[in-house]
Amino acid sequence: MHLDDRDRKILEVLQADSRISNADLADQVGMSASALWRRVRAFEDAGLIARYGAVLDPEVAGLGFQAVVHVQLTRHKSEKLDEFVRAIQTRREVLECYATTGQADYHMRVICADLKAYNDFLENFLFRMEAVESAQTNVILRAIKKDAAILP
Amino acid sequence: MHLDDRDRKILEVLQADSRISNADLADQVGMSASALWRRVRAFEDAGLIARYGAVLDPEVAGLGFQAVVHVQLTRHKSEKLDEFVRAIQTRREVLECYATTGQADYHMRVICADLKAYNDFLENFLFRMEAVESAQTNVILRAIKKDAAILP
DNA sequence: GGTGAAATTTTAGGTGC
DNA sequence: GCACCTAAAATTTCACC
Repeated sequence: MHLDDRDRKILEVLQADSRISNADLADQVGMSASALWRRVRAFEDAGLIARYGAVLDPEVAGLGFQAVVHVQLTRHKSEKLDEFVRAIQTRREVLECYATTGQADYHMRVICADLKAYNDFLENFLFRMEAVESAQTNVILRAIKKDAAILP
Repeated sequence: MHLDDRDRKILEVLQADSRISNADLADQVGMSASALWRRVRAFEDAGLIARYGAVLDPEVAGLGFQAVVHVQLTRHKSEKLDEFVRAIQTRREVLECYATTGQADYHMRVICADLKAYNDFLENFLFRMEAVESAQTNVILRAIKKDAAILP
């Protein structure tokens, strides 16, 4: 899918504020509302825009603790790995989790109400899984950048 | 701000799909459209819903390479640190960046078109900054979970 | 790509429980 | 606090040029 400068501008604005009206966005980009709407529809049909979602403020939601966790898995049993993957996907505390190269097998970002809740997450969930060999917690002190837009 | 089960359900649905109509969401939650609308408005006013945004698919956008990068800074000069922070905030490749405890001073997730583009990011940007002592790249092989909703 | 109009949704306001 | 009703305003959506 080929994108011109207007397309990129449209996508940048929509990532920051998808509630903007077609007319206002059309003005910003310099085209008519219907032409703009057709482009946006094309992005949706192509799957470039996967969805539209509300973005919450974790602090206001009462979730004041975040950490980046490095996880090493045990080197046995693929069914234990599947169990790990499924468990991660269902745990609300895990916001993102990636299989990576390097020292850690997985990197994940975890959010909790406080340190006590995080300790509970570790003791009663993560360290109880057979697939988990070890995990290192890196507490997030400050966000330099977050929820940033993808700029194609 | 106190939240009941309905509030949590509303927030969960809106994070996954903010384009749903008030009437449909009201049906799912089991309340009238006007009552639902007042709750959503309250979330926005309280800042719990910070914004609404489009979520792009990186693959479709032609961005096929991602990595988690650990960064250590040099122990001198706070103005170099400020320069680092500002540079990170303006670089499109950096999707998120957190100051953390642990071995690395910063954890960030970076996205690029391909390995070549990532090499360019390292050579011509990250390693050129005086504040950066060292950086370890952890290539993302697979996403177990991403763009997950916050569940208050 | 633009114009215009129909269809739908949003955003209120008011009433009573 | 919620449900229900009503209606104006705004927005989305689409046929046609």
